[in-house]
Amino acid sequence: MSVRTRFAPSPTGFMHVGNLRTALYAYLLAKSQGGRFILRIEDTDQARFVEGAVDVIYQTLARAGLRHDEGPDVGGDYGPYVQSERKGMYSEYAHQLVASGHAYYCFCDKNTDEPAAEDAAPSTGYDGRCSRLSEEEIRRHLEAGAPYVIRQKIDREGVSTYTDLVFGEITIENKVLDDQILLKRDGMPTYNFANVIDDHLMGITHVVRGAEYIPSTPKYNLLYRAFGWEVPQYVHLPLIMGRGEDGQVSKLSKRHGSVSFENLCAEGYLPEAIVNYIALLGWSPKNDREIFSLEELTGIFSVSGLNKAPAVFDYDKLLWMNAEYLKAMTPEEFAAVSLPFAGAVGERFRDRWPLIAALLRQRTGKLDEIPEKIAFFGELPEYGTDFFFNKKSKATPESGKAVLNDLIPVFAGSADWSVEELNRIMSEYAESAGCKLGAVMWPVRIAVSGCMVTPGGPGEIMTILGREESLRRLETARAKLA
RNA sequence: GUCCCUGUCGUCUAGAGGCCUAGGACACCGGGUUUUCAUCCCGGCAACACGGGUUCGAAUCCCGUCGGGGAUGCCA
Repeated sequence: MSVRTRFAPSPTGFMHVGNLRTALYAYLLAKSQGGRFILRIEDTDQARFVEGAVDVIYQTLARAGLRHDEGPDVGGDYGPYVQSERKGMYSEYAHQLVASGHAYYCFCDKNTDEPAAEDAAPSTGYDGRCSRLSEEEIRRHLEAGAPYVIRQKIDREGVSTYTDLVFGEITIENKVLDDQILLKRDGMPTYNFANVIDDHLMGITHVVRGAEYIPSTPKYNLLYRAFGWEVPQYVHLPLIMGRGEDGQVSKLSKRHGSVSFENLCAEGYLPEAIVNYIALLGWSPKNDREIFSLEELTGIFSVSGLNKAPAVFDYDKLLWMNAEYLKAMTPEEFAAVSLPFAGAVGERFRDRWPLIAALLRQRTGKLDEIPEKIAFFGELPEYGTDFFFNKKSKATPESGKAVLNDLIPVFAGSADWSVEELNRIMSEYAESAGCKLGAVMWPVRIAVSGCMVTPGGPGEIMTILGREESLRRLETARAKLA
């Protein structure tokens, strides 16, 4: 049978990287076996409905390159692919379970099973009182139109064991399984129920999801068996952890800040780099290679490379990987991808952007670093004469003054304003003056940029700035040193 | 509290009884190249949580302890 996996996010408005990684592995598992990858929207929690959230899911998947074969937007033979549109089905199946004795009506108030006090021993779940209601009582409640939920009836004797493809055999004592709610008061199914129904109906062969579901999986298995359905294969994924401000690690979530795919992209991390990075968070190709395209990952993915222990999300490594992707781009690609991050200066130097981009490509970790690096092109920053000191180049304000006095007329008289020519002028001067090239370039750099650190050298900067602006800045510096 | 999972450098990991005086990558620290910074080279620091077994031999198997995480929702 061919593999079918699904990604079943809730439309909450953003795509957390942990979720994206789950989607990635589900995609990889299916695609590495020539199977199909399905997108299903789990919007059973109406209170959490967020406008436009489904589009965020489509966009994220598209940008990450995870093309789904079936889903609300692309169709398929197992639709509808949005749970709220399947509402009626769940109710039918739930009542079927009531009829077969695997579930029961519960008329309890929402609060009856909550612990009396916060510091009391945590509740061990619903006490099952409604499962003991007589037929007569049930009928009376129903006829009176009393609101109800449907709960799964669980026999708490013995243990349940199942096999997970990454964690191996898992055994849970049935006494910790509680009579979970299948159908909510509003008629919507809970995640726990809708998941089982849909995974079965959609022919999902491998359920790929976070490890937080490990303890509740026996309850799902009971449901499959109650219906006489085949239990799917399970692939539980180790959780991604984040380090909070207190230094403690915990499940990576909103609490730890902006670790959504969208935010990362907005900071200037490339989608390909993010995908590559998260693929390696909890999975290993079992060799030393680290850079993989999605297609390459598809070719080598195997569940045997999945790790069991939680992994900590590391921005440093992501940043490094992003820089690797940036450096691997062609100058044209980099120019295109960097311009949107360049702000006002980028707009102003649009015609010369390829020149600036060329200087930036080898020294950018993430794209949002760019505005700061190029601000001096737009406006000469304030700087003091102490900037002309540089030990390594043997430069001082005095030497700088001499260099500028000698060089400004030469620059001004040059008909050619190319990088090659400007650099030739400086080299020639250094040679004739018998000093280090750095001693010449340092003051020129300071003069034209007002910065000690710049992308590119003075020749490149002057070319980008143009003759007029360059000479104006050189004069400004000369006046400063006079 | 109870239950489940997990435990190799700070972080991501390789390692599936001898190939391990434990390999790679990020970060960090040195050095070199370079017109600044960076890139790029070269080098360094740094781990098998602990205690018992099993075995000729354990990072690898078993048990316990401790640590970490998760579950315990009419959220998913």
